[in-house]
Amino acid sequence: MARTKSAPENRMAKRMLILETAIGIFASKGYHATIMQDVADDLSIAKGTIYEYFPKKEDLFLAVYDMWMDEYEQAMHKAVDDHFDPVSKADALIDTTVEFYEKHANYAPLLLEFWAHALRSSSDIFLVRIREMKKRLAELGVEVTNQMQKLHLFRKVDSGSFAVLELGISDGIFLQWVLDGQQYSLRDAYKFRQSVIGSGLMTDTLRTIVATKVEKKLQQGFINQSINRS
Amino acid sequence: MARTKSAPENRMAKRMLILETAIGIFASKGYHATIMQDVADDLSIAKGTIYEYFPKKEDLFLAVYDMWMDEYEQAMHKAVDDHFDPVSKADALIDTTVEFYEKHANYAPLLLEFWAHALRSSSDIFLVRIREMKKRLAELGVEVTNQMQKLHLFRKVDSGSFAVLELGISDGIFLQWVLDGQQYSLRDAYKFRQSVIGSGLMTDTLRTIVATKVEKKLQQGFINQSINRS
Amino acid sequence: MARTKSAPENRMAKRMLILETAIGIFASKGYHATIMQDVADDLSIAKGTIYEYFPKKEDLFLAVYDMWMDEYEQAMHKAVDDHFDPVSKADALIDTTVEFYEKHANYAPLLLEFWAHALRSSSDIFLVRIREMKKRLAELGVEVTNQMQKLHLFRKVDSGSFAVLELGISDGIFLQWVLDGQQYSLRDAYKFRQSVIGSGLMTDTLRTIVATKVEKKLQQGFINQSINRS
Amino acid sequence: MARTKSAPENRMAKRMLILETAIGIFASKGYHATIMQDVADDLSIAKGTIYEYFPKKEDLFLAVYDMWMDEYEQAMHKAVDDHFDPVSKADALIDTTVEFYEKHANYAPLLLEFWAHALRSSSDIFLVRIREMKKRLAELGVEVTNQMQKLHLFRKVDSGSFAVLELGISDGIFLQWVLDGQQYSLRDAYKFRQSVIGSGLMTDTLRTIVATKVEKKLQQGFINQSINRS
DNA sequence: AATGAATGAGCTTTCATTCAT
DNA sequence: TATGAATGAAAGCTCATTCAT
Repeated sequence: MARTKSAPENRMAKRMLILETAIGIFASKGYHATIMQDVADDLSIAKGTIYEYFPKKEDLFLAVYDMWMDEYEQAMHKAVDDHFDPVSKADALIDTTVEFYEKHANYAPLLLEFWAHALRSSSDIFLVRIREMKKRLAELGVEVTNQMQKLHLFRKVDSGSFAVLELGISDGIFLQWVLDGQQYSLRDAYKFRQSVIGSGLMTDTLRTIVATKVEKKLQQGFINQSINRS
Repeated sequence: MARTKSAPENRMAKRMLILETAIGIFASKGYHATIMQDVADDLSIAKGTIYEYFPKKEDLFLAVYDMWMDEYEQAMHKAVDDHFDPVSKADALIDTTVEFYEKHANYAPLLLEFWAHALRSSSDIFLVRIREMKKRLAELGVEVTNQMQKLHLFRKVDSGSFAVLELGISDGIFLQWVLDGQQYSLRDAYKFRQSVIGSGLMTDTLRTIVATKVEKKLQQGFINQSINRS
Repeated sequence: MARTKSAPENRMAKRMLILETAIGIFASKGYHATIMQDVADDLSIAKGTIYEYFPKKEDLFLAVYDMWMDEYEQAMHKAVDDHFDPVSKADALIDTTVEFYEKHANYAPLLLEFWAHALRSSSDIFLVRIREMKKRLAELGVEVTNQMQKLHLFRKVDSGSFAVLELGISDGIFLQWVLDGQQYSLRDAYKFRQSVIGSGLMTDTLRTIVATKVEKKLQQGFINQSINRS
Repeated sequence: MARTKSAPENRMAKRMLILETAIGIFASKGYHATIMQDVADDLSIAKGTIYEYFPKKEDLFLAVYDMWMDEYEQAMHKAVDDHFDPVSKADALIDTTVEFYEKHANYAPLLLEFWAHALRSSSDIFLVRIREMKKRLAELGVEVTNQMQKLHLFRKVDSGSFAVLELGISDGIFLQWVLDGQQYSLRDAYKFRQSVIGSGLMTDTLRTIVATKVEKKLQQGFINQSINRS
């Protein structure tokens, strides 16, 4: 059944080859310190050839981001789809994230650079891409959170706000871990955070006292409110 | 009483002048897009003069980071020093952070760039600086957390891990807010997170069931453990 | 009678097709700004195919020039052949030139570029081509001028010099017209020039005074003389 | 009185130095074949230094054109100012042009290239510059022509059209001369043209016959007419 | 004959940094 | 101390041309 790859297939294969090489160089050197010649040399192809597939250096960078994030997103969707109860789903999401980041630990700084680049680039295509992915991930979070609430495992909480918070927390822990030189277990950090967020830190006494106020805050969230202000 | 400033004072004043101009340009254009001539022009001085104060562009960037982070750190310390009970201290820390970031909202992308730059720079001076500051801030967090525990407001928790987690979360929320285009209230987001972390999301039923396990996780933290591994 | 075109005929047809497309692109973009891919795209053929017909970009450019100039030259010869008396011939030559340039007004800048290119090209093939064509056109001019003189319509004049002068004038007016943005009628300009050159601008009084001197100049021309110098 | 040159004077001097070197290289190699490194090397300065004076290659090219045309224009104005009677003025204009072109014979192809470049450049600054200069030169021509007519040395002629025609003719002859490889005397060519235009080529017989018609044409010119059409 | 992927020399432009004044 | 002219390494990108299929 195996046939010679058709031209378009070859083209995509070469495109992937370039991307896979580029991600390594971008990751280890950073966007500005990576020169196109480096990528070409690593691939043993001519500089011009890269430009046949990616007209601008920035396009290559964006494609690298896309490739990477697609992998992450698909893994996250798979995590949710592969489990039935929301608790398992939540665990699976964390596992997936940890595994993904640990597997690509050396690419980690890239994410920071994508973010920095997105905020600087003259075009907002990077930002749009980031936001769209975040939106999709947040929807996953909302779904799981809602299920948790339906099963009375979670208290009433604005699931939209919570999902966004969780994404931020996830990135924040990862960021911390990278800046700290990956000196502790990323998984442990995520698990610790799960415990903190799950059961809270207050003692039962204090918890009872602030119950009403907390309840309100949780249900309000922080996203809907702000719409009223701005 | 007023005298002509001595030479060293003048020097420091000019240094500050350069820094204050530089931070604005770095913030709006980014590190790579900022050219030394821009800074000189804005100050109406010659390019060479900047080099009298900062031998390398990177030094200027680092000094900008230091100036900014010093302001933040001092505000954080003041927040703790100005209050007696740990609850007020915790609130003050959050307020300070929110106020600081909101006041300098336009400088926000800079922080990302500092981080990205730190991970890329050939010298690790940026990373060292970041880690030292994080360490000092974590100590603040440990102090407040310990007080909370002593007063039986917080459950037993590894305060070192919690402080690091909190820093990560704080950065993560900020990062999210920046990437999302600052479209919601940063303060609301921080307050929401405070509620989530404080009282947790589990219902009492679930909370009781997982009590032991959670208790253990919280007390272990994630930092000491990892020492055993690596 | 109609048969499938033989291979060579097909080849020539395709060659022409390429030329006709190329002239439009060269005309609108200029030699350097025209890239071979543009030409191929416009023809919906592959880049490599063009090279089957024109080994170098310069060859394509030269062929475009040839095609264009051949058309002009043939029209000029036809103008002379189609009329009997020299006055009509002269009128027809002007008409032909005006019609040719007006018809191809959008190609006009090309001529300038051919000239510039000819003076720059490492090979002198362009210059040779231009000079040969000018020579043939000058011969036409000489023929008509001689006839005019024979019929005593023209004074004694060195017809070689006069023909060369006329060619220069013709190009000069055209050039002026192009640089001026084609804001006046090219035909009017040519007709005006015809009147000036034909009857001269001097009043009869002045004309009489300088008669001898002028007579001499006209008969000497400027071409034969210079041979003695260089 | 002689002092050390002030900074601005030095700057202008260096600018001129660059221009004088650049014109030679542009002239011998052409715009596209001239690379900035060539110019820098000839000056024994660094490439970057040229960019301190001329931000773009095109700016350098334009400045070369300006420098050259300024010299020509000033010489032309001087020619007119230095003589009283219009006949001498006209002679002086021709002499000046011939001398200018002969003196800079090796730069000659540059003019063609300026024109070609002007018609191609994305900015119209070149074209504007050319047209402005032509306008000023045409005004000179009008002035002299009018004086000729006032003294009854010239017949009635639309002096505006005639001046524009003369400019075109002048360029055309020069162009011819350049393309012909400067093989004859440019001065002789100009003088020959002066005779042709001055006294005309028609015999007295023919001249009398077409007198009315020619008279009308000369008085109409070709520039005013065209306004009515477009 | 036609294709189009691959090539790589080559060019403009930038800008951190230096240093003579 | 301050200046700003000079430097020159560096890098992104282009595109005519080649050639295996």
